Amino acid sequence: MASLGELERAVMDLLWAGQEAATANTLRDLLAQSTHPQDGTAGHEGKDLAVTTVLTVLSRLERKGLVERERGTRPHRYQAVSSRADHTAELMHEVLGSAPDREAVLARFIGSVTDNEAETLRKLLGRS
Amino acid sequence: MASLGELERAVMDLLWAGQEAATANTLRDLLAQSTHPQDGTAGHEGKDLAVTTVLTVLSRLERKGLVERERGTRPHRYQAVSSRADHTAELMHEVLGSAPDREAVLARFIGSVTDNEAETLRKLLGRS
DNA sequence: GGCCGTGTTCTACTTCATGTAGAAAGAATG
DNA sequence: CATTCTTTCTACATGAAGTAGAACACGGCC
Repeated sequence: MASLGELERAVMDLLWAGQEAATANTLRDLLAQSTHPQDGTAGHEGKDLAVTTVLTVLSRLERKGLVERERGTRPHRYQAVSSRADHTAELMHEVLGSAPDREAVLARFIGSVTDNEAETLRKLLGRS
Repeated sequence: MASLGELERAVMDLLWAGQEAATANTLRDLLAQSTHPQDGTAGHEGKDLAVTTVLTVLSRLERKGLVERERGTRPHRYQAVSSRADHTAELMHEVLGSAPDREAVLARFIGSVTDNEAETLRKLLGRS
């Protein structure tokens, strides 16, 4: 299980960005602004969604196990189950595992990694 | 762009497995048998599809750039554009690139790699 | 306690990808 | 040229994702 829709992705990005758990309303507002705030004045792009829409998406993300919510508080507060890095790494493992010839895949993978990343990897792998 | 449907996936698996380019008919037959031939007698599972179905799927895979066909020969012959390993590695890069904090992702990724794979990676990375 | 505003769940509609295939159009061959 | 094998067009079903209104729930206020 993996793929996210565009909106689902946007929501996850917000949840991953902020450290606090957020309410549907907060997220709706953030989505309204956003669009990579690199465009100063014109052409803003922020989705102006109904709260119910955000709630629906959050439910779906919860069902997918990416999000959890505190049901106790009145406006429920939502947060990502795992960090973006964790989630992404997991996805990479999933992809890697989808092929029978893992070694071969790793070879190709390493083959097209930037120098910096290669360096990072060496450090992470440490000595044998 | 990434995800494949179940049938699309099955077709790609066949194309990746066989080295020769295959025709739609061949693929249809292979799909009819398949189902990981580990079940001897009963409960075979092979999809019994119409050739047009296979052709449709092949077209879609072609559109996605995963498959190419020789249009010259009469029964067109289809083959994967890149090897499964290449394709999978590419996917991994896509996933990796989908996060802003690549280093962090790599850290988590390495963190949950099997010993064998770690060893493989060390070899692949060699010394600086 | 009844009403109201705020929040949540249900239900529903739209669009798009994918699985699936018949009908129709193209080519090779006796 | 009629038959047969291929390919392309067209089409429908299902399920995911975007989107949101209607209906229901609940904590305060009069």
